[in-house]
Amino acid sequence: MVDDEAQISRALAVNLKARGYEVDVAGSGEKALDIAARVHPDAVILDLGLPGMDGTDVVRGLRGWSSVPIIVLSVRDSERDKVAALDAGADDYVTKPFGMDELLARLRAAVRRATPASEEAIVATDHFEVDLAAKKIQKAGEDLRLTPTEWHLVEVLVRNRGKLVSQRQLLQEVWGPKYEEETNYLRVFMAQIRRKLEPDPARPRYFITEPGMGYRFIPD
Amino acid sequence: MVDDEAQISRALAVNLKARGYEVDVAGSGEKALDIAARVHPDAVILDLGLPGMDGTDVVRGLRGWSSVPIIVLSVRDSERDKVAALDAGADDYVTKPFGMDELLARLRAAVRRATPASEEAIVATDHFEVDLAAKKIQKAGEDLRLTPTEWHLVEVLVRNRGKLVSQRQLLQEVWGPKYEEETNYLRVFMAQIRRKLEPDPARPRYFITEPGMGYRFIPD
DNA sequence: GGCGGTCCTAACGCGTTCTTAACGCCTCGG
DNA sequence: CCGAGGCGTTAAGAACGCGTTAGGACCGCC
Repeated sequence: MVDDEAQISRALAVNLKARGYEVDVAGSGEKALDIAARVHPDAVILDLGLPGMDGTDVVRGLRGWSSVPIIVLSVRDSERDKVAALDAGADDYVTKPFGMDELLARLRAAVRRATPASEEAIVATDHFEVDLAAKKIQKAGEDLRLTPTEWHLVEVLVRNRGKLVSQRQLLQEVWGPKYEEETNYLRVFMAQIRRKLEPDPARPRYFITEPGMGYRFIPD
Repeated sequence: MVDDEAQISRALAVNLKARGYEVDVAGSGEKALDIAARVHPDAVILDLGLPGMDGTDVVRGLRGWSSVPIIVLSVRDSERDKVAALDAGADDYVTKPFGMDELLARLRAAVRRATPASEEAIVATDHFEVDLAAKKIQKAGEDLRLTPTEWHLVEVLVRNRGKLVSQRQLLQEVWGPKYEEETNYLRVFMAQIRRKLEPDPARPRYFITEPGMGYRFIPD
């Protein structure tokens, strides 16, 4: 949730939490982009009346790397504003004042839409098994623990199985937009991941390096 | 479009067609379900003020087999109605009267969302297969590795398949604006690419040189 | 306050990739 | 018939990227 007015965000946050949502609140656009890059929210509720950064720029900033549903809140009811926000990439535009039930319904609609019905949650290879939904990995029948960063990296690669994921994208998704140059991190963590998952870490079979480009997860 | 009032539907339909949309108009819910099943629309605009069948039932009827984006129009502004429609599976709810520009923006947002970003991007020839999305090349059933620069060059040519791509453009896209004169690079890398992909590298069949101008990729 | 776990950082050696230059061939125009 | 320019080919050195390792910073927990 992105809002600088403590009152509204407080009320909304309480309401959302009561319904079982986890809520992070950002007080500015910059903060919002920062947090979003770290926690990967399932949806974003964005108040346009922010000081500093323009609301539509926040939308564009998010859309640069994420397709997370964005619901825009605003006191401004003009068509111009609505069209601008929606065309910038927002999913919905709600004018204040609004009813809580309506917002919640629109949130449900947005989240529902964003969740593709058919997503294979379990990916198995001959040597291990990744459960994306449960965030668990099994190897040789045993549960295997990954650190949060390791898991995040594995998750991105497995979600894009078969596809080459660029270094930029990995860094951006796992560490945030400011870390796009830190290819060092990738090397360190890929080594750890391979040590835990690959049958022969020195000669990777599943987590393949494409020199100069990125990494690729290949199931059997 | 589902609407029984000829006036509104007429105005909307004209507007949509003027913007290049193809429009089918259904005057009742039953008709709407019927037409939708036949033509598989890219989006549905549904007026709730229909005689006969209830609007939310139309939504449910569509959702039974389709995930087409549904935008609901209604004169009723109560939260109850909005929540009901959205929870039935509608994607958006617009209260009449509304601005045409807003509706069009919401329509664009809905359609954009429904179109998965990842389109199948595989270009195949008799001798190899280029997957632009996964950044992968298969030749004789085997995965083939290209270096970053090689791949970049192939990518530009394949994206412009059939078309002549000038040396300037290739150099600029792959090496940057400062390298527009370095036609040497092109010769070196085209040779490498041909060695990896062409059935007879000395007599190129897919990556054709247009002397003095540039190169061209020709699929079968 | 100590401890375990996690992440960041820097440095090294190695293999790959890019750059650069040179040479011969072909085509085309004079 | 000759010369020039463009192209393909090759090879070698330079530059870069990768995997690996280890030490130190940071954080939450006991």
